[in-house]
Amino acid sequence: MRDMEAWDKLEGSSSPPPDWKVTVEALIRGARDSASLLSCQLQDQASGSPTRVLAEGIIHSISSALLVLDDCEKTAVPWTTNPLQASSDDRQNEVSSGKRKITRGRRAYRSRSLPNSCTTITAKTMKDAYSWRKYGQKRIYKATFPRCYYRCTHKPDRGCQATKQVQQSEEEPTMFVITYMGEHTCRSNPNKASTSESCFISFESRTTEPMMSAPLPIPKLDFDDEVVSSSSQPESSLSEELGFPETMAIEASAPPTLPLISQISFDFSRDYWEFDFMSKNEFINLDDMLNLENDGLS
DNA sequence: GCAATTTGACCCCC
DNA sequence: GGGGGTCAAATTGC
Repeated sequence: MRDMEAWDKLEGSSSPPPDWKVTVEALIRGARDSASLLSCQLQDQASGSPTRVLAEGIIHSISSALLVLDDCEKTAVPWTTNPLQASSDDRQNEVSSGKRKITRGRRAYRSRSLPNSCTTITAKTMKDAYSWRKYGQKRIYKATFPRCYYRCTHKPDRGCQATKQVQQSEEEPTMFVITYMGEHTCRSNPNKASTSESCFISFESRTTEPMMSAPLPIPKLDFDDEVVSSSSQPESSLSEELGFPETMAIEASAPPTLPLISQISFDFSRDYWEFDFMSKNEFINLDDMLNLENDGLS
């Protein structure tokens, strides 16, 4: 599945690709194997060392992400298209509303069953790989906080149907419930041609460990808000192809103290898994950090 | 001036 | 009929 044909199968497809299960299984297998390898490599590390704590956090996050993937695979219905979505604007009617004269087409509403959706919970409305435009805000019945509606900014020019809803959590007002719906069809950005094939899963986890309190030889990379575009990833990702959001939040049972945004990426051109994570606005590659620590030991 | 956001109305689904 | 998702004019910000 490392060649362009595989991606082309996925690209813009409104029907389930035949290798959907195979893709997920390969992704899960790769992540699991890599996590196992990482565990082996860290056996030499002293328990409680910053590197090991970080790595254990990542492994835990991977495990959680795999559970989410597994769960989504069971519940989500990716690539299903709402028949209503296909028949918009084929009739125009005009509605007079006070001062406003509103021209409306036949409405094409999304199914309430939320096909191809995935809900995440995050500590903040973190930026993801896409740019969104807010198009509405609504007070929800019996809800304390309003719900905000966003759509992909590329809807007008590329017809991207992806939307997301953001609502402050009732139980935990510091958390935001983000529901992603639809799939991005705006990936083929001519201005951001990808040079390598890769996919990734990224997610936010929380840890109680004061992981970055110790001075670590962490390489500082140029990094802006958009984690994805700052790397060599294309705008698309397998998580997105699979109908998942770019970021998946996993709430740990322990009280949160420090956010850790992790990213598992697979570079098809190198047949290689990478583990990156962000802390304190620094984007850190695990390989780089391990190499630096090993260099320091030798 | 343009783009993004706000906000009230519209309209579909349950 | 009501809740909630979307539209689009008005407003705001750069």
